[in-house]
Amino acid sequence: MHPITLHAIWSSEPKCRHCAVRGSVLFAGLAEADFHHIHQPIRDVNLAPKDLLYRLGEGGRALFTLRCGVIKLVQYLPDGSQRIVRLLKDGDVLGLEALIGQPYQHEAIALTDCEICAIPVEVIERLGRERPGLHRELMARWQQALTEADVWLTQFGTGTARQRVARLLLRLTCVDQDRLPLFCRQDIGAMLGLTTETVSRTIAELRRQGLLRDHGAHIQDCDRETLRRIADGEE
Amino acid sequence: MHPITLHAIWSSEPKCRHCAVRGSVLFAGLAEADFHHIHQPIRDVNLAPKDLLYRLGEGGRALFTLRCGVIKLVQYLPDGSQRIVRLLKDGDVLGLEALIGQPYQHEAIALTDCEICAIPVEVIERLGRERPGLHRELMARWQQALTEADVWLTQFGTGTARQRVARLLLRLTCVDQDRLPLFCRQDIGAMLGLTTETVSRTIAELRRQGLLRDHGAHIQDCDRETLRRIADGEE
DNA sequence: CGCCCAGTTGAGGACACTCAATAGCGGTGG
DNA sequence: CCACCGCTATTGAGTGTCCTCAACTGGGCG
Repeated sequence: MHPITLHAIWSSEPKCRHCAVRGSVLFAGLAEADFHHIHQPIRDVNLAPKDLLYRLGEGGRALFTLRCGVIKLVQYLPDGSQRIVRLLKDGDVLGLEALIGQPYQHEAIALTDCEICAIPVEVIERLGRERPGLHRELMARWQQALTEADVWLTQFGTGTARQRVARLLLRLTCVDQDRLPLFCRQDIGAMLGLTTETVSRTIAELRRQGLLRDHGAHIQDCDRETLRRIADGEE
Repeated sequence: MHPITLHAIWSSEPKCRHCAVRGSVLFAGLAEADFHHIHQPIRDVNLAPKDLLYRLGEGGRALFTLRCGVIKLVQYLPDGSQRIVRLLKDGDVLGLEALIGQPYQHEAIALTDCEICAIPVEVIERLGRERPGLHRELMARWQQALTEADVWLTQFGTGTARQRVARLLLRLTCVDQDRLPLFCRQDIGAMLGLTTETVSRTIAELRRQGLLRDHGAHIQDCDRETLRRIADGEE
C-alpha cells in the first residue's frame, strides 16, 4: 500500500483561481465570485507512479480533477487478473460516483507523477445549488466517460492483437503526437485484453517493420498512416 | 429503414402521472405539482422488434425512458461488423447525450415490442431549473450507464467463449429468473465479441451438459450455480 | 410445397495463450 | 568499478481456442 500525500492548501493557497488547466477542468465556467462560496477545503494531492488514489469499493466523499499526469482505472476479474477500464489525462475528472453516494467503482492508480485536486462532494453540492451551469458541466463529464468506455469496448475489445495495438497507439499518440506516457507491456495487455507476451511480440513486429521506434518502454515516431490501415483491418 | 410511430399524447392523456414504471423511471421523484410545469409535449413511442429508435450521429432533441421492452445500443467497427455496447430494459433511460447537445452515440434498436416516452430536452431543462433533485436523478442514470459499460468490458470482453456465454446468461437471467428475451445467435455474438458459429457451438455444448434448455432462440432453466463456476473459470 | 432465414455441425487453419528459457536494463553492494 | 541481483521485455516451441468457409438441418411463412 502506498501512502497518499494529502495536505489542505485552500486557506493558504487558492490554487483553483490560478489553476493551470482551469480552462478545461471542472470549474472552467466558474465566475470569480463563485469561489467565495467555497468554505470546504479543496485539497491538493500529489502522486508518484504506482501510487493509489482510491480503492475499489471505498466510500469516498470527494471527486478529483487531474491537473496533470496519467491515471489508470482498474477493475478485477474473478480469476484475479486485472483489466484497465479507462485512462485519465490532464483535465479529466474521476470519482464522479461519489457525487451520487456510490463507492468508487475502480482502483485509481497513477502511471506518472500526478497533481490532483480533491474536491469534497459537499462543495459541489453547494455550488450546484447556486450555479446550475455546474450540473451541465458535470453531465458533460459523465458523458465523456461513457463515450470513452464505449470506445474501449469496441476498439480494444475486438479484432486481432495487431489491430488492437495499432488502435491503442493511435489513440495514445493523438494527444501528444510523439510523446506518450510509458506503459509497461503488462499494462498494455490489461488495456487490450491480451497477454504481455502477445503484446511484446506484436510491438516487436511493428518495430521490425519500421512503423515505430522504442527505447525500452518508450514508444516514439509512430507511422500513424500505416497504423490506421492496420487498425481498420486493411493489412 | 423502419418507420417510427410517434403521436403526441400529452394533452389528451397524461400518462406520466399514471406511468406503470413511474417508481423507477426518470420522473420517479416528481411531485404532482411539477407536472403543471410541463408545457412541451411528451410523446409516446411504440416500437416493434428491429425498429430503430434513433440513429448514430443523429442530432436529437429528446431523451427517452423505456417503459417496457428491451433495446440494444449498437456501434460499428471500421470493417462494418457491429458490436452491441449495452442493453436497456424496463425503466432505463437512453439518449442522455441529447441533454448536453451531442448527437446520439449509438443506433438504438428494439429487440422486443417497446413502449417509450420521448421527452424533449427543453422539458428536462425547464424542470431541472426548478427542481434540482432532477439533476441528481439524471446523474444517477449516467453513472448507471457507466457502470454497465464497465461490466460489459470486463465480463464480456475477456475470457473464453464458454466463460463469456455463461456470464451473459447469468446477467440476463438475474433479472427474470427463467424468462429472458429472445436473442438470435448473431446478437449474442455481437454482445460478446464472438462469431455466431462459436456462440452456437458453445450454447449447444451447455445444452448437452444439461445446464440449460432451449426451444429455438428461447433459453430456459439455466443451471445458474454451474454457470457461475464456469464464468469464474473454475471448470 | 418450397423458399428463406437462423441455427447447427464439420474440417482446416490462423491466432493467441501457456510454459519456459534467454536477453537487457537499472540498481545495489562489495 | 565491476559483479550480482531482480525485474521486465523478448523470443521460442507447442497447444488450444476460436475463426473461416462450407454444407446441412429445421421451422415459419407465403
